[in-house]
Amino acid sequence: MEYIPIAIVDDHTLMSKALENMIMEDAKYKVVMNNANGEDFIQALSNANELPQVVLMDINMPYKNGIETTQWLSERFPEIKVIALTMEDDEQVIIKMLKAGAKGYLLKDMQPYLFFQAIENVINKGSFYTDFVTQKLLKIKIEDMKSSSIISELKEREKEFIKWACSELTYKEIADKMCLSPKTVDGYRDAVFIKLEVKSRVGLVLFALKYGLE
Amino acid sequence: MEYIPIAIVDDHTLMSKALENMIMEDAKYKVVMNNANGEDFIQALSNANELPQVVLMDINMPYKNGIETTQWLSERFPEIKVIALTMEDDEQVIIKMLKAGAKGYLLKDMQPYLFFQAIENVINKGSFYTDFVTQKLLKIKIEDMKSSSIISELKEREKEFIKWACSELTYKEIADKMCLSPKTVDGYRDAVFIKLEVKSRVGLVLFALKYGLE
DNA sequence: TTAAAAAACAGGATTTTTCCCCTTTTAGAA
DNA sequence: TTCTAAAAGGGGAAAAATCCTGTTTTTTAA
Repeated sequence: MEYIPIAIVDDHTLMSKALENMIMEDAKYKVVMNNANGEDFIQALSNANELPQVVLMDINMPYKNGIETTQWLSERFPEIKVIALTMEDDEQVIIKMLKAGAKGYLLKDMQPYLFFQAIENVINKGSFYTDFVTQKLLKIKIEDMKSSSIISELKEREKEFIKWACSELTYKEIADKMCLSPKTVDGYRDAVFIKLEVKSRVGLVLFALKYGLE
Repeated sequence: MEYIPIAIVDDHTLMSKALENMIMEDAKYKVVMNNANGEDFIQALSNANELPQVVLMDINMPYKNGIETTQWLSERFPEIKVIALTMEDDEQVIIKMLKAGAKGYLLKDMQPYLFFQAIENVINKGSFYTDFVTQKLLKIKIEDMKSSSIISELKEREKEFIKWACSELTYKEIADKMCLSPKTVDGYRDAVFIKLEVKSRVGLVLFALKYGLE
């Protein structure tokens, strides 16, 4: 193969066009596909006469986001390597993207030389992880482990109760909404208070909003 | 002048380099400066032998962000037009940026042809506002006007009470913290409930967190 | 089928919150 | 100085929340 075929999936049209131009400057690479979202990309892939070897995938996109698209791609075209290329530096998002099958995770503020290095590494070694990603993953381990373990031990019905608790409804009204006796709701509250280590409904709401449980 | 000198200020190095390449393809434009943050840009500007006519300014940057940098630039070099080029679509941020003196506001997902049109408009007509920005500003007028007027009628002591209410402290404990009688705190609560149009402390906390009062 | 676990429910007491309507004190303007 | 508005404080009661200690029902697994 005389060049490496690359696909770009990014709804930031201006950026993706500019990126395509930059890549095309090096004859070693060729942008064979450039789509604005996962939906378009998947559609275009079935009609493509040349499959990309590497896909540069944004995460926040309309119709089909980067995580879903990567998941789809990993199942059907495992030989195509996905590199996440995004501004998203949220730990949870990074994890989801890597779980979906991304072989690399690049932030858009990186140096261009590192960018080409990433493409080479993904092709030759199978993956490319920057120190940044490593740091982030480490951070999750030491910082968010507690809260995520707390959240994971919540039962479905308890999570539902938490959502209702993040409102101006009284417990009696919440019981109605959940089709339960007020006393059962009392029980949920007691259990959730203990699990989340809070002392009042306000503490519960504060926790829920901090960790997106609302 | 045989070309339009342009400056790029963006910490997303990969993107800004790619953007620079794209702009350079048209001999009508020339990227004379490319800096990763406001601090660097201001520094470089004082040593520059050619001033840019248009500055493409990102907002979220380390050291000196786009809003501060635009403010600085508007005061000292009012002839240099700033176009915000960012992913930030938060209403408040748009307002701040326009207040700081930006003549245009572009999102990075725009079409390239519109991008060049924006540069031309800013130079020839002085400004360029997309429908998007207009929509957003309109939205603020009709949606956020209420909440901001609500917030503005809160007294200092009431705002302080709200901060304390966003905790697991009881009102008695809050009274201690604020060096007031519990009954006075009762009064603050009643007043705040009416102003914020909430029915319970949970509603108060929800409002405070939504509008950053906590 | 049966024992164990989880979910639902309950009585009752205390504390906290919420909601009235009211008085005193303080600060600032006329 | 005096009037007035704002801030601070209060009594009392109803509603809601919290915290116990239980029981009954349903699910699950052996």
